[in-house]
Amino acid sequence: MTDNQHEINVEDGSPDGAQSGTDSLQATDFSTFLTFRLSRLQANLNAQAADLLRRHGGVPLAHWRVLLILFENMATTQKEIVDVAEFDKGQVSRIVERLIDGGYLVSESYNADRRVRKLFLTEAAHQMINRLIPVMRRRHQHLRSPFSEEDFATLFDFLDRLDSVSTKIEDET
Amino acid sequence: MTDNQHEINVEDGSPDGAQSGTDSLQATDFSTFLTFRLSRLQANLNAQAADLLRRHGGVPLAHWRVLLILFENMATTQKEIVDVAEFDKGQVSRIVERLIDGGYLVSESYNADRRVRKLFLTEAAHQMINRLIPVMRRRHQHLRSPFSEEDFATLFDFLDRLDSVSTKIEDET
DNA sequence: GTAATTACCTTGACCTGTCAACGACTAACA
DNA sequence: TGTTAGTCGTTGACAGGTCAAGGTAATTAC
Repeated sequence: MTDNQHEINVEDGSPDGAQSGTDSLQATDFSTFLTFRLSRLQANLNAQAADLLRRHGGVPLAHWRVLLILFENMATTQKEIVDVAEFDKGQVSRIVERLIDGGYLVSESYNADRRVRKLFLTEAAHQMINRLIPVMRRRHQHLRSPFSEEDFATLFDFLDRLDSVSTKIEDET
Repeated sequence: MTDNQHEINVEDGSPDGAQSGTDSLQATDFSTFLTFRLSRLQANLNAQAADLLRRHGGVPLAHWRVLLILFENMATTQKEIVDVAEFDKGQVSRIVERLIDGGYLVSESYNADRRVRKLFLTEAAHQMINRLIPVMRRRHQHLRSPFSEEDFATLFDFLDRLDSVSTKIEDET
């Protein structure tokens, strides 16, 4: 290619904006970049979920995830939420604050360790969650509809493998 | 701080007696939630890439992606970047601005359509990209190391399937 | 010609995610 | 006690992503 791209004065000449066909890396269709694909997919899935939650009178996606964790009894304190979901503790702190303001959570000081606040869902939260669970379950079924049982298991196996190589790289050069 | 409000004083020992997990989503190991897994994976991969770029004197990840698209001649204008990568046009506008400020891009008005700015990488950008490409290529090989050729193809097939169900859901109800 | 519409890009507002510093508290130990 | 270290949570600062309105240029319709 060597076409040094410092030319000024673009003349056009290529009719209809036809991409000046360079031979650069045709091999690199953008869709072949794994991390790009994952990034785009995740953005779309986030938008899909946030849209569903909004249309059904729910809360923002990150709040929903925190509520679900509490609902499933996977955590009862902020630290446990951070541990189980690997969320940022600062983010969790602010989300919990807003959920309390919104009437979805109450916190109680914990006698055994006064640094800790035990978190409890309110009745309003239970109602909202029970209302949304069928919606989200339908979505989940929609997401897995293109997969057979076996494929779906394979997908999670692949995710496990990707997790194993997604940590910081010690590259030292 | 005036923070104490409802002091209820939990006695330790699971106080709840509530949370009757009726309707729960199931045996909920969090790791079985597809969208959660993807979200976490993507966050880790982002951090991994951003860390590599930082350590090797590069630019932020989103900037890197824009530069790569231009480097690969997959786009020559902002609109083409938006189309090919499905980035937000506002985000691209600001990234391009900063890349120009940083000396990595120059833009030229386009004679045939003065709304359009053709974008060109500077020599500094070429140097930076050529320096980082081996690093990023090693990373990519690292990421695919847990996969055979066939597995990797299957993974992309799965990603295609997920793309097909990741659009907005028309759910009425 | 002028007006309406469309296209490319910019800008502002807002939300989320990430990082680091900090305060409050507990624990360990002299 | 007093010191030190570790843990839970809060806060500030800031980059990144998303959404919508606006500005200017080009296109189409009178």
